[in-house]
Amino acid sequence: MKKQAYLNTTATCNSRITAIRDTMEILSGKWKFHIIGTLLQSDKMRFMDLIREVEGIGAKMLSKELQDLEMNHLVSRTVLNTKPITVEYQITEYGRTLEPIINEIANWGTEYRKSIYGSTKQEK
Amino acid sequence: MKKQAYLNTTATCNSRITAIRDTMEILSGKWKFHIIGTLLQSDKMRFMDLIREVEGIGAKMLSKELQDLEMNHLVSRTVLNTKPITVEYQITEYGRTLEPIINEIANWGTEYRKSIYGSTKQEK
DNA sequence: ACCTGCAGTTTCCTAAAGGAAACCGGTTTC
DNA sequence: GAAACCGGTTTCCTTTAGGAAACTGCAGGT
Repeated sequence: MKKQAYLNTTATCNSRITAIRDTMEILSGKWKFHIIGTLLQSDKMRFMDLIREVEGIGAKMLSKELQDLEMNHLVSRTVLNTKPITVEYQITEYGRTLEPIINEIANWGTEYRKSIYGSTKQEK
Repeated sequence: MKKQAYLNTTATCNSRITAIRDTMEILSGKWKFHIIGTLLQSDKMRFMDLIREVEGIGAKMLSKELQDLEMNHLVSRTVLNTKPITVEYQITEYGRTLEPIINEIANWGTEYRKSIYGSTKQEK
């Protein structure tokens, strides 16, 4: 008789899994957290500012990631009609709701470092 | 004169960014959150159980992801010397410290769904 | 004997992510 | 007038992630 074990099939479990997948899809890729983290503390930055602040990112990636974030209403893009044209990126109110997640992640990472380099350092 | 703008160069900023990167490297990939989420609610599962519960994952991926998680001390692997050999995977105490992150992510995802399908549904 | 389950590993392949460099049209500064 | 800044896009290429299927070796059931 074939086994079919089901544990993750309650409605609550399933919607939880879906919720996690949704969030991670929106925040996927190498740069999203980094970009959002930067915008969270700066409020209003231009494209070239971001290139400089988000260390290592290239124009293509930044452009693409910002478009993704804009589509999901996490970041707003405003074109100012100044002389050589400037564009301002800013985290939206909705984007700010990501702050708790980012804080938890940053905290955990900090503790992780401590547990590796601090203490007895017996584990890899 | 070349621009060099530095904003993210304070010690606090930098360690925050590093912390985020650390965490996300450990939890990278399509399956880690899903596996951890499942183990968080089940405590002690065998390989084939996980294959069944983590919908869609293949043996190769599961095996690889579990190794990663074990290396980072988030999951423990215990071989029982039973007849055809059974292996138990279990989240470690340390792995449990990820619970707040996962909860935040799950909550955010849930709210996100609501904001799309609920309300006026005027935005894509 | 044969099938099934356990816990994986190995091989082969495709798709997606990401990076480097060139290019665009325009403007201001040296 | 040469170089730099602005905000990107386009092209080309490499690397990585991920999946499907086959295989391993052993034990218990029928």
